[in-house]
Amino acid sequence: MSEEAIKQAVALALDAMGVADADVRFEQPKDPGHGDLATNVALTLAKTLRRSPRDIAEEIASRVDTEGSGIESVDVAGPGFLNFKLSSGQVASRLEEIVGADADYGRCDEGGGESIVVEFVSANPTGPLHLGHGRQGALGDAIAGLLDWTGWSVSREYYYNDAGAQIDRLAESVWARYQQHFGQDAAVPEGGYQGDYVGAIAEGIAEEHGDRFVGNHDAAALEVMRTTAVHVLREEQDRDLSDFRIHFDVYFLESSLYEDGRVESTAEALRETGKVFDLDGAVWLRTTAYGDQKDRVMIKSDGSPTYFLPDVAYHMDKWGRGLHHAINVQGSDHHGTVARVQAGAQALGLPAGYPEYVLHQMVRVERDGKEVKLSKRAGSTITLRELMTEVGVDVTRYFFQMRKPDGHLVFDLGLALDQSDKNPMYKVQYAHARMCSIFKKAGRERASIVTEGVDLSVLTTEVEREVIKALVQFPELVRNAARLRAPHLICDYLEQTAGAVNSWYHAGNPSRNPELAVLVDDENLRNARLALARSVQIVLHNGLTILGIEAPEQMMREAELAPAD
RNA sequence: GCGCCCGUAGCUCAGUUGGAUAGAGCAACGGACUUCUAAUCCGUAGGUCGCAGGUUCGAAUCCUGCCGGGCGCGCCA
Repeated sequence: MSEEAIKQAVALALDAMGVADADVRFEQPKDPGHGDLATNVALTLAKTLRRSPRDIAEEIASRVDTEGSGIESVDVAGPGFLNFKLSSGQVASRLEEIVGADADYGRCDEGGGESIVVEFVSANPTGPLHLGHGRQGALGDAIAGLLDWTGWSVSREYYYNDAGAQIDRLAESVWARYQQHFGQDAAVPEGGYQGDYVGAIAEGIAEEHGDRFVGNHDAAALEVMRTTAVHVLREEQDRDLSDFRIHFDVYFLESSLYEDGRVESTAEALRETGKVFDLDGAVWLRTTAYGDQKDRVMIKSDGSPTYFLPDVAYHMDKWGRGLHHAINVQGSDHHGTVARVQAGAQALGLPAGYPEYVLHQMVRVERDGKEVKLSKRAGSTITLRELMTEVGVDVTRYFFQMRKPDGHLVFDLGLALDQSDKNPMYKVQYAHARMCSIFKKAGRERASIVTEGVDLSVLTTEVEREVIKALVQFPELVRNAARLRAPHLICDYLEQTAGAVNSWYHAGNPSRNPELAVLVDDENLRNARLALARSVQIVLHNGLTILGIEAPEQMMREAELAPAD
């Protein structure tokens, strides 16, 4: 509202200068010395007005009415920027919105309640979840959180590739280990699964069924291997995800698309588009007609479909369920699939660009600058379970979220294990807990801290202004992060804000500067600072909530956890 | 060879879609701290934004071409 006043005042000034249609854009300067709000109109108008930018800026400044608009000063700076400084009362009054909105501060209704589905993790049930799934889980869940906060009706979905060649290989792998268990000579096939968990599944089958499948390689035997393995691994994955605090609304089974004939009907529908052709005994879709680099095989020469066909069927199903906005989070090693799935959907009449993809790159865990691979169980990379057991769920989630999806992620185990302020996740949680401890010290329930009847204009120190300015940026930041599908912007913001908050908090250390402490004797000043602390607590809490990370009221030192095997 | 992504401080990374002196966090260096609102605080230093052109008042950001790295490239998923 105070900003509105400035914008209006500038508009009026420009009107008087005969350039009412100018595109005036404001921004919050990074440098506090540049005031609270700045605009570069004078620079953009220089050409059309044929006057020097500074000259134009001076005229605007002189025409802006500062009376009663809450503007403390207007300055012309640099090549012709106009910098506005608001009165401290105007700045502090923004706290009223924050305290008023409380747990909803930062929400908006940009999505208008429309449905959107975020599909992520979608691991094949062929082994334990590893690091990449962890990153994808944390990322997808945070994107879903952002969409929820910006007014979308979000559902989280998991697509189980429980059909097809990789599951057959799993069954063969279990079968081989089962034979080995009974002393038979059998080897896990080429491209099979080697991890210890395969042997464990085989032993489970041996316990339940005895030796009745020894030397027996018929369909029924393999079916037992297959269903048992899928069942066991799905349960394990579900447990891992649940402990990682990720919950899905819909689990979609690829096998269901075969069972109800939709893979075939999708193939039929694609044929009818005339974009299908036969070559070398296989059936192809002319995906190049929709911007793909190459045409793709949809039915192999042996008559079985490639994964691509059920994938298209699956997205037709999504659309049919009324989910006209869909985001798929995937590893960037799958980026080749993007164009072809979109092409298939488009061929069947869906809009170009459906579904939307967020691709993320791989994760590398390092300790002291060296790569760590500590999983025996999975046979190769570290599992999600191992990582979250070692450093905790909150840290794991945060570290996966704090980098933009593109580009590799280096997970620094040393930093993750550090429970001091150096660890960015703890830094944010500490700042939150410190605010809560002030409330406790003051003997105040959170809800009793209000802005009504408090003169907030007493919040005049530079640090206080900085903190307030950081806080009021939160809603716009959330909107932006949601649009860009970029949770890391939230992390970045929380760290910056926590930094400002910690400075404020430490500056008011009673042993050093008792007059800067929150709990001063002056009642109004104390209430104003409590309102600020409360606002900080709300923003940090809400930011962490979007990311699916806890906002503790009190920090506890966790006991040393035994490292995972 | 073609396509997508990445290249910013010693390390890990931001940079709000073209703005002012390019920012954080680790690490480094220098101080403060018998103490509580504390599993510290304040400060310093550190940069040809991969390279070269171009666009314009203005480029880390947009365009073109190179260099380097990751991933993917007709019947694996």
